[in-house]
Amino acid sequence: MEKLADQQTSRAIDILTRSPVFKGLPGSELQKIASRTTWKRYTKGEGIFEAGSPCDSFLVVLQGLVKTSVSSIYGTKITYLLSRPGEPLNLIGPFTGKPRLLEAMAIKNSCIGSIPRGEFLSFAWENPELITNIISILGFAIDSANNRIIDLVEKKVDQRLYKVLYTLYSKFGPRLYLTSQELADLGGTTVESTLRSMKKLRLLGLIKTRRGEIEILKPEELKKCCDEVLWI
Amino acid sequence: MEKLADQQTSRAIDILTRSPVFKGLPGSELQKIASRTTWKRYTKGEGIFEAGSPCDSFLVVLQGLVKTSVSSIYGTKITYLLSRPGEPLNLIGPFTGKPRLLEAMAIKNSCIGSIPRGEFLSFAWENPELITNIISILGFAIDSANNRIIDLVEKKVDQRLYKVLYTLYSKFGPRLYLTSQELADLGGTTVESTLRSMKKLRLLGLIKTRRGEIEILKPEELKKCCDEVLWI
DNA sequence: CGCGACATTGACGACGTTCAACCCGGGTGG
DNA sequence: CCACCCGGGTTGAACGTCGTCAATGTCGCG
Repeated sequence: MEKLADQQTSRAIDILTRSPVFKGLPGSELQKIASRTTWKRYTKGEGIFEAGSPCDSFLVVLQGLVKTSVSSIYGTKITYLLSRPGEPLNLIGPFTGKPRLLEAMAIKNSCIGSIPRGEFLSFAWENPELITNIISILGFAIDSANNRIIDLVEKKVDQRLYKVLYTLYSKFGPRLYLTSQELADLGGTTVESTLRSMKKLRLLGLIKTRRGEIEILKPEELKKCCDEVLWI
Repeated sequence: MEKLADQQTSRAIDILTRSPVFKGLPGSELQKIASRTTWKRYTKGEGIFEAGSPCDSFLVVLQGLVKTSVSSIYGTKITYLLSRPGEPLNLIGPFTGKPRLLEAMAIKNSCIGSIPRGEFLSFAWENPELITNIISILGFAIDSANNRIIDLVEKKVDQRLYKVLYTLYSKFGPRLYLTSQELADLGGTTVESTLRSMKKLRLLGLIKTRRGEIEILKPEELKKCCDEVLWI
């Protein structure tokens, strides 16, 4: 049991070291916070937190892949974020404790690290660098959201989806295990339109698709279709 | 001269007290930061900062009205924020120093308070409450942006504009001194569509328009247009 | 008086959502 | 082992929205 806890702590340190939130912190501090982190498993499709639920702990992905999204009462759903190991799920919540619009779900079997809100906060006040990191990340999030708004206003569906694909390629590599529905949620459109766009790319030989999987064959060509990259 | 500086400081304290950023800070701290604030006037239409310019000071509106917007290389422009006295213009910049996408412009004759980045930062580290306020505001900004994204995906132009109008009414009251272009930038649409929507509201007797001015006659009815959309 | 910024309206057409039908593959239960 | 079913993929057709273009009107200011 002791042994296991040690192993987990050292793995956590490893992951947190690469985390944008804890970047630049000294190892001793990482050690401290990693030892406070409790692990929890979630199976594919399982919800991690819901829209409107208050926040009592800081959450960070340790394994797997998590989708954070926001949905309207009509069922429209947009994916806000896809988080890999090291990436945080709730940067605001620990500070305010208040509920927000976002909901999170594991889209692969995942492990989530959890740090009680109070401990996270006192840790944060002792490490101003952490605060700077967080504010910087929030800035990226806002810029990215504004970019998406502009894209929705001025770009056609095709271009938005190409941009989504290229962004996903930059982050996850050439093999994407996502359904068309998930691409649609990222691009702000419907499954049908997504499929039609994908077909065009397939005919151009830029991608190859299988059920639940997209392989990007010619990322350079894909990049030409869109000049900037989103922050997903 | 001394006298003037004192007057300005006390006015600044008054404004900062109501500011969402400095909310909850003790008077002595407000006094301290207000005395560091330098004032600068901007005339209607004048730019305050540009997209891509690095950040060397914290800025807060002291008088007037400021529009923060983001535009694409194609000329599409969306209004991100309309800031009144007490509201900050750049929450991220002081922490990172890095440039962002946003640009700000005075849309009425305005006064902007400026605090050098370094001084603002050391003040912030001494007042954790300030940090919490800032992170909380950033949370609102992100939620709001996500809402706009959802609206762009699932709502018609009319409904988006009604929502914009009602939001503006809640913040600024029944008389809005904005052009159709500015409404269009808020709703993510074109001048023509905005005009057509306004015409419908005018025929319903909900608003009255003059050149550069909109008067909201029946806010409750206007709210119903949004509520219907939100609740059916 | 004339210019420029803003307001207004009509006509047109493209884009994309929506609906509907069908296919395919894999997992489950009889 | 087969039949079924369900989630996902694919395609066609139709309709409505709204962006675009163009013309014209109107207000305010120098």
